[in-house]
Amino acid sequence: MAMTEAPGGTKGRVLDAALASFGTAGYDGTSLDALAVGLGIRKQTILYHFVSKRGLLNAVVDRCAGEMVSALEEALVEDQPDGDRVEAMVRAVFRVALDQPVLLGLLREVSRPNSPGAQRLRGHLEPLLARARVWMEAEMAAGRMRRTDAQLLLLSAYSTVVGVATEIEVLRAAGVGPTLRPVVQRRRELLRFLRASVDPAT
Amino acid sequence: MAMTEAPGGTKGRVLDAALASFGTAGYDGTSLDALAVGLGIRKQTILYHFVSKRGLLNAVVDRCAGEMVSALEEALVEDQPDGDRVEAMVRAVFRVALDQPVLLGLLREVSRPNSPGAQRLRGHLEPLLARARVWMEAEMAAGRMRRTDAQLLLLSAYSTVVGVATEIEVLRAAGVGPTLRPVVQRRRELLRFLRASVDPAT
DNA sequence: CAGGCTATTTACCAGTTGGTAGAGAAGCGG
DNA sequence: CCGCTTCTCTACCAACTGGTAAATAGCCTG
Repeated sequence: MAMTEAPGGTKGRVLDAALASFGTAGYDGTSLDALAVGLGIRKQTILYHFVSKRGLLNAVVDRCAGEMVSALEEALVEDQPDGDRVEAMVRAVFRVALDQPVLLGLLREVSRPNSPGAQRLRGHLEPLLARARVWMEAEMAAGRMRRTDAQLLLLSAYSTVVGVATEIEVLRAAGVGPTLRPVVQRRRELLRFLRASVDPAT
Repeated sequence: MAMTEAPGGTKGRVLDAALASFGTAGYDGTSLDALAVGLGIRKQTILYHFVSKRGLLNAVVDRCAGEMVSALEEALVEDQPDGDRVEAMVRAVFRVALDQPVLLGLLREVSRPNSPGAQRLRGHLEPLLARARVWMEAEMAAGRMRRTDAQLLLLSAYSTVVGVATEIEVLRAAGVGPTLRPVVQRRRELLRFLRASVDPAT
């Protein structure tokens, strides 16, 4: 009977490699053959576990979106009474970006409009966004947040955060070194931005 | 003798179509055959004008980078004595983003690390960046700008601006409507951000 | 009209793509 | 030992990939 697959099993290894390849080379730039060779297996083994290339992408997106969402939810649950939830979320995203930068690569790849998997990603993130929207509107009503279009601000924050986090990869590629300093500085400035966007005093 | 090719000629039409395809489907997601069919010509005609697919990408990048750079330089030349140059540049980028959104798509595609054409794009933008860096350091020395790593801030601003501009496409895809309002609002918030990043008082 | 140049075509190709069909192999309960 | 399931393999394939070679048509100049 189905033995639920050890995490280090073939299926898991394929998922890891696919994540890395999709994130760096893109979906079209990834070939099942190359993936298989890199893993020392045959392409047909991949197609056995995931029915098609598209299925593989879906599985990768599902796993990553799951990790992302639970990381965010975890950051939200430790609700410091009024401690900046925004900051907690940003920190969570940056932690993910540092721990597994490939994930950000996939996020970038998959968040391109009309990209395969974009819709699926949205499906995963939608409930989270809805919750955030509700929360923000409450904050606005309570005067703790500047009145503005909630959905627009969220999208804006999302794209900024992802952009910033993605940039880590760019920096690394540009040889700016894997130092932590720029990242921290960047995060500080981003938080400043988000606060400014949100501050009712402004 | 070389008649310098009318702008509406085959070569130009190929460039337009290639820009659109590279920007939306990506480099790997674009096939010369499909491109040719879309134009009602044969693939080999494309390969006649641009030696290879890579050559086509280079040509597209060259043209777009040229447009981008001259748009930015134009924005810089009208130097209102102390009128915010930053604002002028942001406005220029947004104008481009609105006039020809496909261009932003390409920029996004090509600014992925390890992407073909990334290096070429950097080559085009480098001198502009160098000038900006020098200017910023002068501003900092004069106390008109908060002291910070100029290169880092520039990269940050670049990725943010592009991210925001790209988002226009995302919004359009999400069906948020082609209204101008969100874009304007977005630009306003972006400017606020950049000012906050730069303000020496903070 | 001949000759050369540019532009576009037809014909073709080798390599790669994602995907199908089916054969072993390994483990396990009866 | 048998049959069942899960997994991985070998063997293929049709479609498409970017690219080469060569033929053809139009146009200008001499």
